[in-house]
Amino acid sequence: MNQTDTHNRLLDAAEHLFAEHGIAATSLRAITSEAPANLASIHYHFGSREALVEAVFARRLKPLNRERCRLLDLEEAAADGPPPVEAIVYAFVAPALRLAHDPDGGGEHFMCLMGRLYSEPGDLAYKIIKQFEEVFLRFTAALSRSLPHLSRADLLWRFFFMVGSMSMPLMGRHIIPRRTDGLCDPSDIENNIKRLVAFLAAGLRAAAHNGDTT
Amino acid sequence: MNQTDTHNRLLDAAEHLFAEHGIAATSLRAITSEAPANLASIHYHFGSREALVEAVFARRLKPLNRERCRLLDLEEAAADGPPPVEAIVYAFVAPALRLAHDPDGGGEHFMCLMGRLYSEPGDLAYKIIKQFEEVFLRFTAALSRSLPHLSRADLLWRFFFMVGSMSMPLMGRHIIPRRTDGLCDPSDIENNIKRLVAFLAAGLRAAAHNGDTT
DNA sequence: GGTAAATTAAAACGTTCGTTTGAAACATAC
DNA sequence: GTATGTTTCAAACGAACGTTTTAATTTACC
Repeated sequence: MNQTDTHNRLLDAAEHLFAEHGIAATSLRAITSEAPANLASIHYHFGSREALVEAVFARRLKPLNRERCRLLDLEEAAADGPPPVEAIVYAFVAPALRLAHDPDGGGEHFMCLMGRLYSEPGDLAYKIIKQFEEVFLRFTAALSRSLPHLSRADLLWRFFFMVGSMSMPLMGRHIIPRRTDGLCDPSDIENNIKRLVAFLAAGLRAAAHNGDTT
Repeated sequence: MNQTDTHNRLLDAAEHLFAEHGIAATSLRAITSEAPANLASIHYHFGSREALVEAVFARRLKPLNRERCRLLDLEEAAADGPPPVEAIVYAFVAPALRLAHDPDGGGEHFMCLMGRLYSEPGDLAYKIIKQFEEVFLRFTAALSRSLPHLSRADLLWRFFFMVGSMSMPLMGRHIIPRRTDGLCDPSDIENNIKRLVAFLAAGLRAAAHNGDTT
């Protein structure tokens, strides 16, 4: 086994166990048992438990967000005016859902872990979420150009609604299929992408709530 | 201090700390320090740590879901045909967002904790989520009547998208306001309800994805 | 093949965890 | 006031935690 072998086995095991049981509930001993590796190897390769957690996220987030930006680049280069909302939504959700079940990308468990992120202790979550800075700025700007009638607060909230909707097919390989007798299948990636695009594009385009819709 | 006093102080402290740091990351000693109460009082009043966790959820979920069903009852009694999608969405999200910041209801921290629930270890999450059985059945049925053109899978996914969107203004008193320089304010309840209703009603009503919207 | 560096291994560190115990303090009824 | 049942308290249990240390082993290079 070469140098990076144990390194990656630790990342894989940590990713899997974090997604399955949560970050806080996963011990270093559980990780080194699954890897398998020696208990001290985590501190040798990463320095601390916290550094391992950050490494697990960093490994996947950079390619994911690069792909999102690449798709958005394509759309913005193709059209004259701003790209249609559907294309923006697609560029945002498709890379995430594909990574979630791409065995080569290895992200089977990662996106489930991402779904958990927003609920982990504040410091970690905020540190990780900072890695979305560029994606956040680019996609809110693109949406703003395509939906100029929305106020800034409305636009930002709708962006977060999009994140929340997207997280559902990412999280629940346990919960959602069980609640629906398997009718909702998170691994049905391409159909779920289309479902999200149809749903979110319509929601994003909706008239602002000032029209008193209650 | 009478019998139920320590009992409720423990629930309040646990609710607060679970929401702030996550369930797994909160120790009984942290709870009894904040309550304040003796360490052993948790086992005296609840029997175990796990039973305390369930009690924290049970205390809030029953009134919340009863209110949701009450609002849905009103809508279904008022109209001739199925109620409009906006009314169904409103009955679902308004009680949750209101509870989230109602100091009397005490649920200030609870809904933030609910946002975390989907990402807690599988067994607990599934046990708690079972308490939504009635709400799940009633609201999916109501949506199905108002949106008869949707396939069952599409309808269920859109229901989950709604849950995901709703969880965003519930979670992040830390994350979302910081990312938006305070422009998005989770405590701006009534406006956020209107934002959710406008966004979700349009998304739910969208044409099914079979129309190839990519 | 021998030397130095990189990696793995085993054992132990002090801390904190959930839980249990048994006695003290309190309330309530006779 | 004494007895009874309920609630609180301080202390301790073994187990598991993250981390560190020290030695053994493997790898890379001359």
